[in-house]
Amino acid sequence: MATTVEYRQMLRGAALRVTRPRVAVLSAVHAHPHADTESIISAVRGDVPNVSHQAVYDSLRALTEAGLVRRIQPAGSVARYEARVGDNHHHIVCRSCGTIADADCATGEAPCMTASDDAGFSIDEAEVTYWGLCPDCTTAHRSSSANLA
Amino acid sequence: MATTVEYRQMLRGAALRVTRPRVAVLSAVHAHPHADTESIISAVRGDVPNVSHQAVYDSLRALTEAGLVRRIQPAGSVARYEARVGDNHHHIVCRSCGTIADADCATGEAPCMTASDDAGFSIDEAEVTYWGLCPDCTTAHRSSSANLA
DNA sequence: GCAAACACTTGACTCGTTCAAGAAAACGAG
DNA sequence: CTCGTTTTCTTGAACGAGTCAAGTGTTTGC
Repeated sequence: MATTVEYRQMLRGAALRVTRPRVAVLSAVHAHPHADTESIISAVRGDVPNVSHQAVYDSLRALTEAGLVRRIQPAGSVARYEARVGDNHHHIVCRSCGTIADADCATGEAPCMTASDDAGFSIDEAEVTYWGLCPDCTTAHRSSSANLA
Repeated sequence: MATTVEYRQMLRGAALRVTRPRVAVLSAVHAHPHADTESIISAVRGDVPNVSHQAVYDSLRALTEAGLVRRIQPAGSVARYEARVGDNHHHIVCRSCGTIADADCATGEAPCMTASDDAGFSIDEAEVTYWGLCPDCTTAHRSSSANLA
């Protein structure tokens, strides 16, 4: 967890103006990985009570474009943000409760990064999403199945 | 491209009632891979002029749950549907125009299907999305860059 | 054919996100 | 430090994909 000063430096380093909302948004994304916009707005309002939701949307866009945060959006989910950028990591999404966890790619350094047939596209990223059940939902599902036995 | 009779059989086989909207939706998804709901509604109305959008939404859901079609939704896109199901194929999405192409996984049979650290999840699917520029947009981008030289 | 179950129509509505216009804040130049 | 320009924030409205709900119509097993 970085300090306010460090967040300000990150913004400057990305050629972004330093504003209270932006610092608070950057901080919130670091503190709450995979949070959706609504949660981030709540968190930001802890620091800056009356920020408009629009300011948060704008900040998130600016931070995403600058590469300071990453936007993820599994199918059927609203947009979520995380501060872990610049590495090759992927996500595991729970089909039941929507919880997201990080996962490094099994085969290491950009393995499934190349499609066998790229259809003429110039590919710059391979995004992997694992779908399944989180530990809690696995347990819950098991006990409800057990009732049938 | 299958016949109407075959689509009806597919529905029966999936324990779904055979209705005109469903046959038309199934046919439309086969005819227009990666089409969004709006396009499918238009296509379906070629066969059944006054279908409600709700009937198409309902049909798509039923077909998806029955495994006759697959729903895909790259980040920032609306839902899209395809009839190619039951194989391990992935998608290449153009960042510029949104076009989607199919791609088989490079390493063959479910290779990057296992995360190195599954965080305790029971994973049942690994979805890969390749991002880049389609041939057309690559060309367009190149010529606009050329103007700067 | 009949009845029960299921699907479709119609129309309203939700909710995440974006648009637009004006007020406020950040920051480089002087 | 102050100014002026540029960018960002506030406010409030709007959009669009998708869902909900009540009632009518169709399909299908018997």
